[in-house]
Amino acid sequence: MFARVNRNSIRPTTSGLTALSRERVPSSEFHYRRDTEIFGEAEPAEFIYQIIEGAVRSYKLLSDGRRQIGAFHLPGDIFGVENGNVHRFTAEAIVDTTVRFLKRQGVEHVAAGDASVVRDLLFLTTKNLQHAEDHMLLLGRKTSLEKVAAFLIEMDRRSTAAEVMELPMSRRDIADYLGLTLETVSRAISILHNEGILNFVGQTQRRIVLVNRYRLAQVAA
Amino acid sequence: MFARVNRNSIRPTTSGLTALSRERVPSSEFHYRRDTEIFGEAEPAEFIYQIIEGAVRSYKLLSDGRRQIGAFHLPGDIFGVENGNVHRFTAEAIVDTTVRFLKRQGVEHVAAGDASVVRDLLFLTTKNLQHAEDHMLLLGRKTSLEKVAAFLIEMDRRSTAAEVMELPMSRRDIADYLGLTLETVSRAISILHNEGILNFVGQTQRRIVLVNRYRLAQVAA
DNA sequence: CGCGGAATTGAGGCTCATCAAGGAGTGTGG
DNA sequence: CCACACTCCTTGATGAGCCTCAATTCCGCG
Repeated sequence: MFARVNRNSIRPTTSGLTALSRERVPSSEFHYRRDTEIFGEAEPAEFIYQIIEGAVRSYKLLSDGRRQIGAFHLPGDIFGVENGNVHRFTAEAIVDTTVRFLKRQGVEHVAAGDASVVRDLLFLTTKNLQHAEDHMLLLGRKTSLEKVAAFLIEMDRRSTAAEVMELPMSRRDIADYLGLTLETVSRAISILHNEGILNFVGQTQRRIVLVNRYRLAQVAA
Repeated sequence: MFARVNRNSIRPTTSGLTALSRERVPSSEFHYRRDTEIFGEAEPAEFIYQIIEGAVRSYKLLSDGRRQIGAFHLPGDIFGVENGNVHRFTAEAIVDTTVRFLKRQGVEHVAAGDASVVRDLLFLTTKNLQHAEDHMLLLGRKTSLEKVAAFLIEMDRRSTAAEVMELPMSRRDIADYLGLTLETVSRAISILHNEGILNFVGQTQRRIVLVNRYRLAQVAA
């Protein structure tokens, strides 16, 4: 979930933060080291965030530690938008990450102000909802191979570099996004590799080239 | 997803359709027989619906027929609210159902009008998003028994009758909501029954009394 | 009263999780 | 510059949980 507004935007708006930022004090930037928390679930939501550089995961935990990542946020993405006054996810930097953040007032206050702000919030929330709806179908009804294929397609669509796809997140993060274990994710990627659908670039397993997007889409079903 | 606004409402608004209905032509009622489609996925979204009586499922399908139900809608619930101009789910009456529906104009048109309409839409969308986020955690990370327990708790919370809970949907519907098969749902309910956590009322398997809500909540984890 | 869909229950199989070992890349200190 | 440690990923063996297939019972409904 959480929309990426400055690319592939359905709406002709340039940034999605236009009205939001007009409304507020000058935004500040901040840097988070990898694996540090940006905000925690149930914490008061004071800011709205936009990623300048890096990557963020937002997730929920069960009491015994099981984790479900609801979304990955990439450069340009806005996250931390809440309607109530508390965050519904924990957000962590996956790698060293720079974010711009804007102080938000209470929704009641915002709603009383510029109507375009509310429209921006509605737009963002709808994008997030749409992503969550698609992800429910994936989590509830797709096989492990379909899940991994769908994940790669999503990351490919969202990545700026046309050729090589650089995954900032670990296999464990991917697994917790797809409702799998890291071993199953690894096996699925190996299958796609052996099938000639993707290739690794260099020595790392995080730089991937999609050799055959058509067959990948077929696998994703 | 899809909020129930006239009960357990966080917001002091009475109905949630106040501003929306003020804005429009007088609403009409319509009746749907059980198992008939109210609207289909990707169809143009012309109306907003509120259930007077009955129950509705909204779902997505994969090409091979696998189904994921995203939400059940009960009396009072509003559904079919879209930001874009097409529905993202198929909606079907689970039992004979009466709905009130309001013609909606394009969002652009609405947004240009009363700001409170946009605020109502934002509120509804946020409720739906919140439900979807919780449901992702359930689908991705909970066991079958935890899923079924969580489902019963949700239905208990939403049901009007204090004592006996009447489930309008079949085991298959429940299964497709929880990402399971109907047999697994049936087995989980049997376990809860044998554990003395719930009881059946009368001859049917759809009328359930929760005998021990505390232990049920523990099972849901 | 009898038919047909719905639910339960059982047996067996498959997918994915768990447990475990080893390799490859990266960073640190000598 | 190399050895060592640590993390991350892969791969294999095994097993558990859920699915599939099937039979039976139960209920609602004509």
